[in-house]
Amino acid sequence: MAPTRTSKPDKAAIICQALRRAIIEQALKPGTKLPEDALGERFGASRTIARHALGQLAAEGLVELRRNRIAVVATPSWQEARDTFDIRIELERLVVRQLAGQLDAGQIARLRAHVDAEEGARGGPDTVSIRLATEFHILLAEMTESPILIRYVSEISYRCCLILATFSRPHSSDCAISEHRALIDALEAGRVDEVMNLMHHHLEAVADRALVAPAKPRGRDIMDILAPYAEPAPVAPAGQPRVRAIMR
Amino acid sequence: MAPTRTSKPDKAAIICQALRRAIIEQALKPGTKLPEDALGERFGASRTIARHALGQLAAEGLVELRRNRIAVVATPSWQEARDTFDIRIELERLVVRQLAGQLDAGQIARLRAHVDAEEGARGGPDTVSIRLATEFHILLAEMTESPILIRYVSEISYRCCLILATFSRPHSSDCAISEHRALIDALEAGRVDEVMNLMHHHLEAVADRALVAPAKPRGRDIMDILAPYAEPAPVAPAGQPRVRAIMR
DNA sequence: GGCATTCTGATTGCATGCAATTTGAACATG
DNA sequence: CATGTTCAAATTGCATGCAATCAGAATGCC
Repeated sequence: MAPTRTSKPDKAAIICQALRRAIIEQALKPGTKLPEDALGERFGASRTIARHALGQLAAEGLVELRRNRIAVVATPSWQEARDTFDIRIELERLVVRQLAGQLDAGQIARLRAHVDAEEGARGGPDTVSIRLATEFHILLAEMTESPILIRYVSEISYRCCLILATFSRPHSSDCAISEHRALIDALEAGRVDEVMNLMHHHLEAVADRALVAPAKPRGRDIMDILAPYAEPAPVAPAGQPRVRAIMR
Repeated sequence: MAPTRTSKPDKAAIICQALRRAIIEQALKPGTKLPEDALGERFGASRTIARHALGQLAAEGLVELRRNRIAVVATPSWQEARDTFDIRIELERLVVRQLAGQLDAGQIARLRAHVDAEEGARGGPDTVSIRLATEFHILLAEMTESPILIRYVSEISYRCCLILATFSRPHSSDCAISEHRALIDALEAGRVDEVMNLMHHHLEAVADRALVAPAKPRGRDIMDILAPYAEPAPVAPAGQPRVRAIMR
């Protein structure tokens, strides 16, 4: 009778969820190896399942998968980071465009409650603040009830989490909280243009606060450091890195 | 020695590619069942591989996957279709923003050649025209050399193919060709604002030409027709379908 | 010491097998 | 005839096994 009892959720989905959280909370740092055996054993599942989960995570861009090689947590390049934020800005502008003036009292309350939770976590570790801030944005996306928007915003937000974890110095996410509050106010008031601009500048600010250009290219991988030297040897003054990051 | 010989590409990847093409060319229509056994056998692979491929395609939104049920080619709803195009517009505006004035002669030539190919296919079946037009946009995205942009634009473009296949009446994609040419010209001239606007209106036009609102809700699935009646019974005047599709 | 080579354990790619679930058709019932 | 029930075939969920490949330590050579 009661089909309310949703069939037990995929084992693979559980592993995905766990890995996602671990990655965005930086428990698993970029580059960390993720062997299928180990994962399966850890979650009481077989390699087949772990493999499937890794495939999904790879499709989300959270892990890198190369044939015959152990999967690793993705290590976004700095340029990818910038591009990712550019995309995120446009996606989230769409979100607030749809939501402005359309939220009922309950939804507004839920948003405010979430921001309060963010405030409550201010003392704690950075990774938790980052996760909560990210979840605020996902919460917004979910209110559009647009499956595609929800999927894309969630995915790219998680990716941004990974990016922040990778590149940001110990930063204060305090400002984010007040910016979130401003967003809610503008949403409630239904001022479309204002809320789109607020979102735009909020995300730009997050990116700028966190994404310090790596002067010394972030130790980790030797090949990355050597990459520029693999080029045939630039003729023009070496600095100009192929335009990108347009107007800003 | 010569590692040029790239290690043989995943069997799963091959199946993915094949299914993608079949779906976007409407050889596999929305709703078509995709049993793991049959797929595996058809491609000389085991069920495990077929399953993996289906998982990837599901992550791309081309197939729908429900637990313990046969996978089917995705059937986008009309609302999803609209949302998808909204997202696509913003993504592709980013693409041309990055490319305007940055393409070398060879790249411009390649683009023009592609449009010529589109023109050459004008007499043929709609599905081929649609595929070629889609590939033009993906070609553009690839020129950004931004992995994330490439992935997102490719994915959403394929989805739009599926959508067009689902909703469009027998339409003439002739106008698309001249619009593509205009895009190339503006890109070459490096007029950023103009090319962004061109892309915006081009995609809007594609959507409008193809996405006729389904007055009679497209026969197919009875449950879809009944869906609105499952709501607890609206208090406000029943028509207003939750805003969406803002300014247009 | 520096550098190429060999070899072995670790790890993935894939197929197969079994239990659980769904599908839908035959059958029973009012 | 419409509706509910039963049951077998079809199909998925998952684990396991084997061959192919990789990683990196040990080895040999200069």
